Amino acid sequence: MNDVAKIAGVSLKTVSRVVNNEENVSPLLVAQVRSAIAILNYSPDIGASTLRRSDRRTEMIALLLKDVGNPFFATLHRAVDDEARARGVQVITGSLDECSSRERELARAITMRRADGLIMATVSADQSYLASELRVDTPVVFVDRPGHGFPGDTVLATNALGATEATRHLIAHGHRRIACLSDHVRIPTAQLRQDGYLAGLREAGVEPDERLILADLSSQSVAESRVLEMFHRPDPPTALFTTQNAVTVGAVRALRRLNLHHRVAIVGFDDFPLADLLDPAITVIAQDPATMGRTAAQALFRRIDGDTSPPADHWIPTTLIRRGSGELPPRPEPGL
Amino acid sequence: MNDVAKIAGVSLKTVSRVVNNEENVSPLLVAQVRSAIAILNYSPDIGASTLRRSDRRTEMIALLLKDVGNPFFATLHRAVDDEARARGVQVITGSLDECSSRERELARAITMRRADGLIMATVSADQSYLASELRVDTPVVFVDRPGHGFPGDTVLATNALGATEATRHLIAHGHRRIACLSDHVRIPTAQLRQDGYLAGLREAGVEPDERLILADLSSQSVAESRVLEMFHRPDPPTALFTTQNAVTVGAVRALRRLNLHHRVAIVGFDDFPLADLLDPAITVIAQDPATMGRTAAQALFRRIDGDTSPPADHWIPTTLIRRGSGELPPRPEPGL
DNA sequence: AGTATCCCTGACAACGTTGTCAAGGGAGTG
DNA sequence: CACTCCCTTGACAACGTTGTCAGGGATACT
Repeated sequence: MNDVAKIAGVSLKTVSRVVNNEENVSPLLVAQVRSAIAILNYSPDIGASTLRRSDRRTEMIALLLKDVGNPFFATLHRAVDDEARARGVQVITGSLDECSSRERELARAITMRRADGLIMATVSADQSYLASELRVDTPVVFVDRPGHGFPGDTVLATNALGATEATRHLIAHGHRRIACLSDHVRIPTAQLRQDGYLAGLREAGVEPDERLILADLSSQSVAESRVLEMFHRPDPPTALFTTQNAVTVGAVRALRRLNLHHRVAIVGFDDFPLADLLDPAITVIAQDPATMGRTAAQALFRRIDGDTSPPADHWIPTTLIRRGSGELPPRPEPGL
Repeated sequence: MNDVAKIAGVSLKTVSRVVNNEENVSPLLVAQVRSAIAILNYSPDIGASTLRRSDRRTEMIALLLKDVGNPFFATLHRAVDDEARARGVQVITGSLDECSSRERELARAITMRRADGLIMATVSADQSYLASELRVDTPVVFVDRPGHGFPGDTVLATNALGATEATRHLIAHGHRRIACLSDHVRIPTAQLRQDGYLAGLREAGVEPDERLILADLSSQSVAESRVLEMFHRPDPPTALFTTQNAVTVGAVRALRRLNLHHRVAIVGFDDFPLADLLDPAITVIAQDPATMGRTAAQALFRRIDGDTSPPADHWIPTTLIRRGSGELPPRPEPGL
């Protein structure tokens, strides 16, 4: 910028004015500065600018998710990206897996980078550390999973309601022995969906059966093998409710291997590509990750713009999509 | 940092030394400074640090992709993320769609942020603008798609070879009328895969038929409808080679609607989740996006660390995965 | 004509940090 | 004891930018 000023024959400050499109600079000088900028290939340094500016905006926000490679979160990320681009803001991403130390570690990194705001899908049980870790006035929006111990807007799918709807749907098709297959129940979404399932059973006066409730299905393959086991025990379920994508696919694989995929009903939480091309096509409670991402980003930017109203909860509705697998009637078990 | 120095009763510089874990600071002062840091919840400002440091590292790299929400690129992103985290580097992402103005726009934004390096899947035909846009010595790695007019390491799948292998595979199963279905051929990967297909035909002495080569299938639904059309014309193909994920799925949908999915063979370029659960399961030329991302990140960090050897090309091999759809024999067309 | 007002411009300090350099003090050497 | 060397510490400038303020010239008003 110094060089630009020299070449253009003006002061540093005037270059700054031109770069920032301030008013009240004579057109002549603007032209001189612009041509000097072109000659030197000058590019302003946002970092230095941020340092000196009074609002201290970095024009960066952070997005911390379980895994940026996971389709659900990748779609959510894309929606955040679009909102950010519209404002000329860059997005820093980070994958937490299910590792709470990484959550803290990345929160620290974000703080050191002075991001303007943070959108996160929490992994650890408590976010009160943010109070000391984060700069004051850095807004936080929790997405997909709620935050605890730190205030922030929250964007959640209607997890419990959706799960209840799935259960109700299976009950309406005559099922009574409905299994519930979850990931680790310390993950809030998994817990809520299991709660919704129990509420659905209760509503219909069906007594839950502990043996039909499997948790800690942390991957497709674990889900597959545990479902296989379940069907080798007496009195297996006539329908499955799976609380997550990977679990759904694992269960579908198991049913195929048992050749039960046309005899045992299944409803999965969260839609996935090609669910409609399977045989039978898979009935799901679809979430709307794009809307979740968009809503979270919009909420964050409102806060960044100075909105100080109390933290709000945004509920993004889920949708039951009937495709076949969830409409299979219960059938007497033919034995294996 | 000033406040920390005051509370600890030491100079600014000593605080800086403690924060950066420099040697030759007395343990006593280290303890005082650390406690002052704890009291004040002090967090160093990377931006200011970057500004003053002699190496000017921001510890940020940029990753520009077609779409961070697309499963292929999301997986690639995740691999880059992992490599970056291992070095304590943050990743800034951006989605380009197929819009070349956005490519330039984001390249500018990256420059203003002084990222240490750039990994990009190009969208426009020419990257010579980077010479003036980018800071000198900012390394660039091209991934999935080659760069033109600007030097940089390149990480590409064996697009042509993979496509030839797919074509060869179909020919080995008796097919002669093999259609090639592509996205826009101005996308380098699409063009290369089409070239590979033509090479495969040539190898076997099969004359290409213009009517069997469809391009500009820019989405699943476009692909689906164009395939439907193709099968309503005389002398349709007995096998399909699709050069991209979305096109593959669109073609599968079309074959289903025509009830030809067990009569017409199909091999797709790029694997996708659940390809093995469809009926028939889909034979693909699998790419390895995780390896591509890892390789690109490693190459970038080597450059950032000062490697100045000439730009290298990294070829990430593709793999033919036989699942059924690619092994169907040609059948006489029963008429529609 | 005198004065108030506005527009334009530049000098200077400051943002939070680190590189450079010099100085003080203790230990080791001849 | 004098000397050198190394360890420890701090003063100061600088990184690239913008906020603040003041000054000069032109215009508009009394």
